[in-house]
Formats: sequence, C-alpha cells, structure tokens
Amino acid sequence: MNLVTIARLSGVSRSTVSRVINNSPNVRPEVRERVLKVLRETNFQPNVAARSLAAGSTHILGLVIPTGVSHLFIDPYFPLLIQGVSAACNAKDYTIMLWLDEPEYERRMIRQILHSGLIDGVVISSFQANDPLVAALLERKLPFVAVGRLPEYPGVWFIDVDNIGSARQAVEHLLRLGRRRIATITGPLTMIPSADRQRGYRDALEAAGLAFLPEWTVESDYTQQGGYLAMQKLLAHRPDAVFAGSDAMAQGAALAIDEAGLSIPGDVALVGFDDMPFAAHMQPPLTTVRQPIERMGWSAVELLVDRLNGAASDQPQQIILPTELVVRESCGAAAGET
Amino acid sequence: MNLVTIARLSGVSRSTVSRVINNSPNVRPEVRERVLKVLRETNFQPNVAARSLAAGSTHILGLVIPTGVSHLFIDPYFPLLIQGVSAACNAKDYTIMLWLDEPEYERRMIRQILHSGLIDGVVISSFQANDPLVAALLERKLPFVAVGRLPEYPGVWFIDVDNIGSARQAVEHLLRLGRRRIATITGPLTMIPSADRQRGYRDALEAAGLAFLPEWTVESDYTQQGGYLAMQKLLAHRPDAVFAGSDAMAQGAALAIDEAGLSIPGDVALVGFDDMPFAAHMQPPLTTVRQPIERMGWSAVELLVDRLNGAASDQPQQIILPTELVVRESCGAAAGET
DNA sequence: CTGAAAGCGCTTACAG
DNA sequence: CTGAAAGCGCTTACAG
Repeated sequence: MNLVTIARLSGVSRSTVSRVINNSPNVRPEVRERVLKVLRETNFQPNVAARSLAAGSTHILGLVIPTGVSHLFIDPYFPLLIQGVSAACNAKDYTIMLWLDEPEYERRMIRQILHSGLIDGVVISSFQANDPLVAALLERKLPFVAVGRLPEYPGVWFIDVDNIGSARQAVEHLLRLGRRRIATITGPLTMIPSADRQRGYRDALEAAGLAFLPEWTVESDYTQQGGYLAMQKLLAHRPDAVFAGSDAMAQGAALAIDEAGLSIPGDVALVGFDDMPFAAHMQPPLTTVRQPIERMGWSAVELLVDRLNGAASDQPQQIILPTELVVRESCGAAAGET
Repeated sequence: MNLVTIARLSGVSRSTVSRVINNSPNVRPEVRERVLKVLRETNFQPNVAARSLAAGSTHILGLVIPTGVSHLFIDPYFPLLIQGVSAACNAKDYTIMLWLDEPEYERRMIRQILHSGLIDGVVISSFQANDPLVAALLERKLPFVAVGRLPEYPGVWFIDVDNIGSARQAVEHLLRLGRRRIATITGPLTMIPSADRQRGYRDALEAAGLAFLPEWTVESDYTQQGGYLAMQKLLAHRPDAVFAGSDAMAQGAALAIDEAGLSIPGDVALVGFDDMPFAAHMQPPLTTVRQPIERMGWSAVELLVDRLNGAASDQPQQIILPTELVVRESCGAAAGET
C-alpha cells in the first residue's frame, strides 16, 4: 500500500495525494474530500522513511535522559517527565525516540542523534553542567529544548522552575516557624538543580543573619536510602529542621529520624521537594515544594515544536514554571498557617 | 556528508562503502581497512531514513507501555523495565522508539507502529488480556515480544516470571509461619499478573485446606495510596497476614497497619512483591518476592533481536525468569529462617 | 571482489 | 489547482 495505490483509487496523481496528506492549501475541496475518503478507508499511513528522506523532516523528537547514576532513573521524576513529553507528542502528532544516556554508549548516542537524520529536534533533561551532548547539539545546530536551565550555555532554550527561589521559600518557611538549626540534604551537587536548591537554602539562612555551616549540608543522591544515610550523619549536629532536596530523600530522612527516637515535627521539622504522590501519605504528611514535572515535559515539547515550525520567536525562550509550597504537617505549621 | 563522499575519499564505489558499513563479507581486507579508516575519520553516520527505505529494515525497536491507568506508570517497575530495554538496545546497536499507550491516541499509535515502516519489531508490556495492539501486531505479522504472558494468544513470544508460583510460595511461607487469616491486596484484576498473583494466593490457601474468602481480597491499583486504602478495608476482618501484589501497595498497607495501632509482624505479617529498592528500608524491612524487572526488559530485546536475525528457533519462545522470596522482618520469620 | 544501475516511497519545485 | 519528473541517500541483485 503506497501513494500510487491511493492515487489510482482516488483518480488523481501522487502529487495531489501527497498534498492532501500534508495539508497543502492548493487542492480543490472536492478533490481533497475524495482523497481523504480513500485515505480513511484504506487506513493509509505514509512510509516514514520515504517521507523523511524526501522532505528532510521526520516528525520524530529525541528524548535524552541521563542515567549516569543508574538508580536516579527510578525516581518518579522521570516517569512523570516522560509522560508529559509523550502526551504532548501525541497531541502534536510527533513520535518519540528515547535515549537513556549510559556513559559507555554516549559517543554512539551522540552520533546517532546528530547524524542519523532521524530526529527533527530533541528534548534533553541533562542537569549536568558541560554536558558533551549539549555542546554537540549546539555545534550541529540541531534544535533542542532543555528541561532545566544550563547556566554554562546562555543561549539555550529551556523550561525550568525557580529552584533557588523555591528552596529559599521553603527554608524561610522553617525560619518563620522558629527553627534555627536548619540542615539540608542535597542531591549530587554536580547537578544544577541540586546546587540551585542548596543555594536557595543558603540564601535564606544568610538573609536571616544565620551562618551557613558546611557540616549542615550532606550531599546525597536523590534516593530514599541516600536520604536515610544522610540524615543519620546530620543527627549528630542536632538539627531542629531539615530541608531535603527531594521527597524520596525526605522519606528516607523521616525513617532515620524515627529510628533515632525523635519526632516529626516536634523534634525535627521536615520539608521536601517535588510533591510526589506519596508525600501526602507519609506519616506525618510531608510539607514540600510542588513542581509541575509532567507539565515541564509537555511544555518542552510544545516549545520545541513551535521552534521547529518557526512559530516561536527567534530569541531563545526560557520559561520558568511556577512552584508552590504545599504546607502539611511535617514542618510543624498549624493547619492553614504558612 | 554521504556515501558518495566516503566513496570518493576512499577511492571505491558507493556499493563497496555500503558493503563495508554492513559487514558484507565480499570486500577485500585491504579495501575494507581503507574504507573503515575514512569512516572513522569522517565520523560518518549513514542516513537512517535512506537506509531503511532501501533495505526495509531500520534497527529501530518500538517499546509500548500501557498507561491506561495513568498513575501506574509512576511505579518503579516501568523505569526499571525501560532501563533494561534501553541497555540491551545499546548493546545490540538498536535504537528505541517509545509509545506510552494513552487510550485517546491508541488507534493512531497502532497505525503508526504497524504501517509507518519505521520499526523492525516491538517489545510490549501490555498485561491486558485482549489488547487490540497485540491482535493488530499478530495480524500484520510484525515481530514482537511481550513482557508478561498473554494467555489469550498462545503463540506469542514472551518473557515472564512465574507469578502464580511465586505468589503461592510467598503465601505458603506465611502459612508455614503459622498465619491462618491471610488476606491479599491485588492490582487491577484485569491485568494478568494481578490475577496470576491472586491465583497463587488462592492455590496456597486451598492446598493448605483453608477456605478462599472473597472478602479477604481487596482489589487495588499498585499505588501506595491504593494499598493504604485497601488495608483499611481489610482491617475490619482482622487478618493476621497480608500478601500485597506489589511493594508499593505493601508500603501503603504498612502505614494503615501502623495507624490502626497494630504492629508488623506481631499483629499482621506482611509480604510484598517486586523487591524494589525501598523494600529493604521499610520499617520493618519488607519480606517480598524479588523479580528481575530490568533483566526482563533486557531479555525481551535479546529475544526479539535474535528473532529478527533469524537466530532464534521458529517456535514461539516463552521464557520464564526466576524469582526469589527475600525473607526480611515483616513476615515474622526469625533471621535466616524461611 | 567490485561497480553501474535500478529501486525503496515519498516531496516539491517546475511548468502548465 | 494539478501532474510529470527529479531527487532524497541508501541497498542489492546483476553482470563481470
């Protein structure tokens, strides 16, 4: 089943069928109807390879996700992001090619993405400063949108949340509730969002005239177990509050606090980041910064597609989506109080 | 940069370059070396679209994941599966196209997969009996491998674990420890693994001469919150043990048990399924059935690629990977005892 | 072992 | 508005 079959069936040329398929305006309405009817009846789907070869565009988007730290990918963050990306692709009639960036295959992956001609553009979720893929993309001028800002590359289009401001707000909330010995558990500090959230933590402390003490931050890995181990270290310094860089780490921290015989929020107030589904069902329910992960994925695709269509401005677009501090019980605020 | 450039650079014809790229044996060693050198130096990557159009094969595999129940995708099961699939694709030099099966777009997705000519084969993780995609794949004779058996389609190639036997083993373990009022929390019973695990639960009870009581199974949705709500219902029947169809549901159940002022395993023994990373860090650590999710993804790709290469037997291959009952504290067994 | 040539199934100037 | 034709970049019989 191919274009010429459809052409024969509808009594027009291949060219015309192609125009109908591609919504070219230059087709008489009656003819268009006739062809569309045949298209529907035959359930015709144009061959993607031929199409892409002829037109130089594939309607395929690449999605690249880092898994350098393998367990990281388990964090619900990525499924949510993928879901947003996928939904937007469905809605926009794009299809998605997935690369999990394993270090051993990185060079091969970069080659495939850049030179195979298979991809119209890419969404990357990198988080590492100086990602070699970013440099390659830039050099090759392949359109892409990053989920998460890339401070090393100022001209890059991205979607992000204000990690610094959000973290600062979370910590200010703890300060407002009277906490003074506030510690933090961060993700790997080589990752930009981790560093940004720590920055926000620090800013809040310093704005309140409190010292930023290095021993009050423990660098972890975004996992529950990592949070657990980090909290055990922190306990030695007797914090009265902890800001965790993710809900998963907060969950681990909660366990360590329990095991130490301390209460949340009585002895230690706890705030997370993400507002994952489980956060509301922790004991006590977790106060946390809600970020719209799925929507970030969706918006990244939207932005990328606009860019591919020339519908977006020429200037790099950098979109910051809003977060929200969701106050529950683990921070010790009375209900309703913020 | 294309084949003819490489041909010119190495002083041979396009045909020969193509043969080198495709490892055809019919090339003189010296010539092969010369071409390979140019290939390396130029970092040449053949155009996938042209290649696929000419050869009728793309080295692209489709991966289809159901998200009918949207929150389901959050379960760490899918990231692990994807990771296995992706790693195997990297190793086998395939690339992966991802479809999250949203009901609204299902017909479109099926059309794309079947007729776009873009995919050499597909890995599906369906779990639904009578999946329309499966029927379409079969009819179109597009090679595929399922992760999870498909009892409605006996000739399908699949990778699975023995869900019935594993569940039975878990429940027998509880019986051996003296529990008699054993309840279960299942995933959606329209999903084959959910039903299989319930079957195993039932088999174990009946083999022990105990009645299978409908009110002792609550159907849930594989989420932590679902497990929590299910457990609250179950508590009315005063079970002394619960077999949960996933670790996430076990985690929710544990919370409900706590809140009811009961102890684990003293009042209620608890066993999960999956052995997710967090299972070992629950309080108490969760006894659970470990299944090799990542390996299932890897094996599915391996099997599919063998099939595409004609390296596999003609008979449908149906591979069952082993599980393991990981005994920790939540079931009430003394350490080391099983 | 190697090259010239046909062909894969589309899109898109170009001419009308 | 429509069709004939060239061309996208490969692979693969075919002939030698």
